[in-house]
Parts: sequence; structure tokens; C-alpha cells
Amino acid sequence: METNEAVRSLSALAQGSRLAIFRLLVRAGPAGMAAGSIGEQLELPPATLSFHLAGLTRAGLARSRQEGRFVIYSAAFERMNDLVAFLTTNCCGGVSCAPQACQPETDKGESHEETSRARRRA
Amino acid sequence: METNEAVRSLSALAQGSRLAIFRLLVRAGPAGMAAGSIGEQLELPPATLSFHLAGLTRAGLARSRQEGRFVIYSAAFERMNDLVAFLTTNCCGGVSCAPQACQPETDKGESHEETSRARRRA
DNA sequence: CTAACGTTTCCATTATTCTGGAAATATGGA
DNA sequence: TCCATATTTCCAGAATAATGGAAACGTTAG
Repeated sequence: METNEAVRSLSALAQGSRLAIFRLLVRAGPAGMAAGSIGEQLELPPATLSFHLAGLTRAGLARSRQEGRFVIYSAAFERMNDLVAFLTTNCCGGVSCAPQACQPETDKGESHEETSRARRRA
Repeated sequence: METNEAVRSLSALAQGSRLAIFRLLVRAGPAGMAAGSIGEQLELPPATLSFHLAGLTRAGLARSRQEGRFVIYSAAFERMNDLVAFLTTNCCGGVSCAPQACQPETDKGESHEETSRARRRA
């Protein structure tokens, strides 16, 4: 993922309504949700909702498909994963520091070697 | 992690210079980097750099410690991990959809079927 | 065709953020 | 003490983003 794409995606998520919309779509899975349902659930007026949905779409984090009279929005999971990877790559210089294991000087009695192997399952 | 915290963190990352700074710090690991080195590497004037470092710090994504005449900044890995978790939780309704496995209709072929069912293990 | 519904566009107002020069503030050394 | 170096604060101009009412647009059913 390129830096500019990442900035666009992060900008899209850096706003209360859009973040709420995105998380709703993440929950909804590939099936997605109609624009109206989203607006109803989050209590957003149509114009505002549409503005934010357009933002998420422009950022590549959501897609839409027409289904009858409804427009169904769904999260772009692949893009979300790319973004997460972009943020965590080369964590600690790439040396034995799986993302979930990055815990700097925060705690006291932790070892310094045991986390070298990545645990990809959460 | 709370929504407002997430928005603050995402806002902090949603800007080219700050994203670059953060990734530099992620690479640097817990050792961190002096403010000056960051500015040098990214060619940012002092005022601009300080502005963005303050932003990252306010957002909880970086911390600073004084070391002699230098101020050393380092990434707050724990916060970064919280943020990633926040974005990916309840992916696909929580049904057997580990973050890295969320791949909806990404491929060239479209799938307009009801994919509300979980895919076991990608 | 017409009516009804769902969604988007238009628009103006308001609010927030980015930028960087210059000056102020810390820190350590001579 | 005084100087050099490192970083932050002050400031203000320029740019960008959020909001929501009203109207326009698309789609389907009757």
C-alpha cells in the first residue's frame, strides 16, 4: 500500500460518523447494509450520510452495489487489512516483533526473547 | 478502546507528515529517535515537526522522554495495537472471521450471493 | 405515465487544521 | 556566567472538511 492511499483511508476513518459507519459495515460482513438502514441506525440525516458514505468509498474502504431501489454498502476488508499491515510493518525494525507482541517498556517482568515467533491467530 | 480515542488516533495518523513520523518511530522500536533526527530524515522545519509530534503525543500514539539535550520520541505500540483491534473487532459479525481472513468478493469475479455465512478458515 | 420511495447533489455556513518564520525556552558545556 | 545546540510556543494566513435543508435523480410498482 502506498502512503497516499493510507492517508486517504485513515482520513476517512478519522471522523466519528464515518468510523461508526465503517464498523457497522465490518460487523455486517460482505452482505452489507442499505444506506437507509445505516442512516436509521446511526441517526444521520440523508445528506450527511451520503456525504460520509461517499468519503468511505472514495477512500477505498467501502463499496456499493445497487439492489433494486436500495444501494447496499459493504466494507472493503482487503483494503482494511492492507491498511493495518501498512501501519504495523517493520515494527521495531523488523526484528522479532510480531505486531501483537510490540510491548515496549510498558511492563515490568517480561522476557525479551519469547515473542520472536509470530502468533498470527488471535 | 473507546470511539473517541480511536478517532483521535486515526486523525493523528491521517496526515502525511505524521504518518511518516509514526512509521519511522515504529521502525525505530522502543529505543525511539531524537526529534531532530526525525526532522532531518523527513526534512521538516522545526515548528512543523514539533506541531506534528505534539499531535501524535496528544493522540496517545507516541511518547517522549528527555535524554540530555535531546527529546526522544517513541511509538506507543500498545496504543497502535488497540487501534488495530478496534478496527477489526467483530469483523463479519464475529463469526469465524479472523482479521487476516476477511476477503469478501475481492477477486475479479463478483459474488452477489448471500455471503452472510462464515467461511471456515481461509 | 404517475406516484412513492431511496439516495445523491447542490449550496452556504461554520469550524478545524496545516504551515513555517521568528522568538522563546530548556539543557549542557566551557 | 555565557554560548551553542535542541526543541517548543506564538502567530496568522491559507486551505480543507463537516453539516443539513431543499431539490434533483433513479428505480420500481401500480
